[in-house]
Amino acid sequence: MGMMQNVMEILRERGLFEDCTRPDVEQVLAEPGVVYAGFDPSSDSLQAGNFVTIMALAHFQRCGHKVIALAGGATGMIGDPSGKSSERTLLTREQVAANAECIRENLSRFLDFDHPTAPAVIVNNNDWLGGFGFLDFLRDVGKHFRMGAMLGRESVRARLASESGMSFTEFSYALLQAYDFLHLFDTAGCRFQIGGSDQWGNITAGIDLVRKLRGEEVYGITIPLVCDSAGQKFGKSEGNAVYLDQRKTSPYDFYQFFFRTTDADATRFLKIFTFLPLATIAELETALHEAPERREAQKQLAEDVTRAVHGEAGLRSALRASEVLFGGSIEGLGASELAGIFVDVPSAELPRSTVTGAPVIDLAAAAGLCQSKGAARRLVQSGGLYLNNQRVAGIESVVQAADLVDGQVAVLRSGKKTFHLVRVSEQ
RNA sequence: GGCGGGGUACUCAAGUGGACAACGAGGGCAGACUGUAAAUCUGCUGGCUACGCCUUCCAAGGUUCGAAUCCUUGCCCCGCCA
Repeated sequence: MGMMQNVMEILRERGLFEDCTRPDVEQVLAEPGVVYAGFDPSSDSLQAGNFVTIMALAHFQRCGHKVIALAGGATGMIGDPSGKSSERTLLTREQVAANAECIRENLSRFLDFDHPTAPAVIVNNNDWLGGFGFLDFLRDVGKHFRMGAMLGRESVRARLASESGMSFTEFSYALLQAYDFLHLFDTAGCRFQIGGSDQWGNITAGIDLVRKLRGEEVYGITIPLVCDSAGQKFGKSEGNAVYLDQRKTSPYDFYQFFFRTTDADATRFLKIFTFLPLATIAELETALHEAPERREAQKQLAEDVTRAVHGEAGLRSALRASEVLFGGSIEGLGASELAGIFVDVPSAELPRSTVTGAPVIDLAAAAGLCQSKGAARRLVQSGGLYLNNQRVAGIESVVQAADLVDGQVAVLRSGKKTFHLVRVSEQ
């Protein structure tokens, strides 16, 4: 146990460390401790970006620390203004409750609850904040916050200077998260909070509160906000967020997202999103330099992350779908092979009468590949629509019976990597 | 509560009576080049029964041959003052 590598060292060498509130965290973390990270229920599924924090928690756990994942069922009622340039609209109570439940369910799949010495715990801050009366909160918690400090906080200053300003509701947010830290310190002995770099202000608010009320020193560690090499916030694919819930992002789409990582980001992402030893990552980096077209690093990245998030079965279906679609000629495929990847790839089932003899443009729109017939028309005109891997020649093209593989399936493609399957139903 | 400014497409942002489905930029999509990479160049970026028609500029009314543009009311936002 004593020989175990310090978690801080691991975070640093893997690019998961941004900053910490006190330089002595490392010594303190030489002994097993309790650490927590919060997850915002603003959506009904965690997103790829949240996986960075989950990985950090996992590293703590591997180093023998107890981890607590917090679903923000109460804080989600208010909305964290950190990093947001404008006021957000409130979610309804029902939405927050439902989202928090989804987040809780997501988290339960990524953490180790069977760890011999440090099993993970999931909590929901609605359990202790939900019934906190307003007057009590103002007296017991609010009294310990000074206006000067609150107004000086970066996220507050930025918002006050902006067009949209800031409501009292969002301004108060930090107090809630600060109280979370206090509560977890009291009830679980939690002395460490980790979060994205935008959480600095919320974390320090909690540290100050614990120091004031308990006279104890607790710590904060921030993780860099992961961006791609183009400086864009990580986690968007074709304009949509990449979710960790397979009902929102299929294992195939999830795998493809990581598979398409640009060369410049590949090794950095391997360090962040996988547990591969640094030596192995260095080898992959070399391979990437010598034969970039083989995409070994991206392949390894996509495989590992997909396995971690969707399990072995999810990875297998993602690989199978990828092989079928990108593996070579679709001409040689049978309907059964295509049918096998139906659930993974965006697809639609349409009656035969609306397929055979219909303009290909209509099919592309009906299948959901294109937003409208007009969009499909423009796609054909720019030469980007394919039916069974054959470029659609003109907007007049019509779907022939012979275009259906085994009379049942058609493969639509936009550009070189966006596929939609169409299955014909009788009647 | 008073005074002033403002709400335009995914975002920012022009337009202040007809030439506006609405300049420009970013983003996005596609083509060429490639390696399901990057960079670069080019085209597209409201809908349709499509050389025409329809629905859009916070909402609802109104003025006008004609409105994103003018008037009225309402809703929301920002700033200053109280």
